Amino acid sequence: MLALMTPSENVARDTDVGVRRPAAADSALGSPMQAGSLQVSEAREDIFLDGDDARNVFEVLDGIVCAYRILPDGERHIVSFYYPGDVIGHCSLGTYSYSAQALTPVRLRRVPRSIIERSMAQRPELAQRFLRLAALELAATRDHLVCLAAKSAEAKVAAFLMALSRRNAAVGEDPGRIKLPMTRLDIADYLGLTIETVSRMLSKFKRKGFIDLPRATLVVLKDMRGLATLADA
Amino acid sequence: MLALMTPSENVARDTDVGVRRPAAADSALGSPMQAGSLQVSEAREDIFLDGDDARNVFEVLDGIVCAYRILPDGERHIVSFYYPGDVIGHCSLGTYSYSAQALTPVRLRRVPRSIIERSMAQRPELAQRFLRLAALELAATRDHLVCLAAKSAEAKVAAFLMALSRRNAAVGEDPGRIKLPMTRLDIADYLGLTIETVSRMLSKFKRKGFIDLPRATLVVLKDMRGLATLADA
DNA sequence: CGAGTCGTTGATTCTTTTCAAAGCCCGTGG
DNA sequence: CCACGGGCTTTGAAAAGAATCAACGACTCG
Repeated sequence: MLALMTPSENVARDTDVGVRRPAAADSALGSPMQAGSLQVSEAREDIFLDGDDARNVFEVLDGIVCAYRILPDGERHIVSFYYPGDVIGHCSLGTYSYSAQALTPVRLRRVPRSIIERSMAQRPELAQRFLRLAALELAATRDHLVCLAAKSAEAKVAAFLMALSRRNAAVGEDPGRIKLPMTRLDIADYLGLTIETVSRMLSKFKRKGFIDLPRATLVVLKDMRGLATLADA
Repeated sequence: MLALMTPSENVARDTDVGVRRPAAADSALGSPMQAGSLQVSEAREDIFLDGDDARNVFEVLDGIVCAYRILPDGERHIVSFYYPGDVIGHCSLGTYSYSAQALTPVRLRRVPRSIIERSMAQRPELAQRFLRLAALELAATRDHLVCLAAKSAEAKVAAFLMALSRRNAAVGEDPGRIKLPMTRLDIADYLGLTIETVSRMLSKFKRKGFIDLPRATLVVLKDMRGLATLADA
């Protein structure tokens, strides 16, 4: 899950939870997750809906997924983005409290919660692992929350880019070259802004020399230090 | 922890996690938490700080605690409020990722994490319990996040009042009479607004007949339905 | 009773949204 | 191969919302 603030726990997460590795023999969750079946979804296809019985836990193998909620007034808000290696729905109660949708074509490992719960009852260390996963997700959600509550549009967009850059670094990709698999609307719904504002901020960053924008879906960071400063303000 | 949106899980939480009951014989976390020692803190006293080793878990017995973070630019943001029966720090990693402060004089049960982890290793059902607690806190945090991201100042303040009202109902207090143990600044820092805006919204609600404000620290709800509508918009 | 903190209210400024229109990219079909 | 169409993105101008700056009022604690 994408964390918008300091990378305090990202390193641990990389080694421990298992962000995608070149030839990963092991699932992010170890043996119980091996039991799962493969699910393939197309872009913009819903994986589950807010209110559904929380029957499965998913691990993203390929592609990108978002968790979102539709508010009473019809607005959509994206709560988080999930990348390969991330686990979705491990921390649900009886029903999912948000919907999940593929943003790109995705491959998922789907594991029934019943299996996970059974394994957990037998192996306490597994429960600890899930607890840690929950703590990480909670920390990331708090980061995002703080970012949304206290920051200007400029800082939000800068923080978003920096988060993606950090993520790239964590999985061994180029931290200076950010692919945006999501649309401006997705970004806006994630940051609590409008598409116009997101677009304007990106244009401003480009005008000021912080980034390059060869295509709408590709951001090249030219002054990471400068962007990081904006993100903090 | 205070949830700003639909009361989807609050009922379960009341019975399961154990919000304060008249003569509670049992701790919210059952026997392992019984091992803890009592801690008393004064108003505005910090209980732990962002970055401290996460050595203890706390259960609020009396009074109110907030979790907050100081942003790089010096701004404070309050992530959540904790009421009697709530548990703080159960979902930490190596160090706390936020600070906790008493808003009123508080009594806390303090339990070393080492003890909890030891119990958990022996009793899997305990781990499940903590996992559930984490899921509840995550859900509440997401609710708050969505509220912050997508709502107007008016809706945020209305949602805040409704959340407090629901909490009152859940613990058997009058849902129409809300005591505000926190200052306007606390509320503002929680909702991502300024104190002036919070004050103005409360004045507006009063002027329009939705609430009464006999004292700054007491809100009487006169039109809950109406407020709920505002909160959704 | 006085000082100081907290809360309210008003006027102004700034940011972001809203409304509107034009540009760009990409796939489709002629 | 090129023209066309549709969705996504960018940009501009106007309007709305919240923050800021400033002053006043109310309550609490010595």
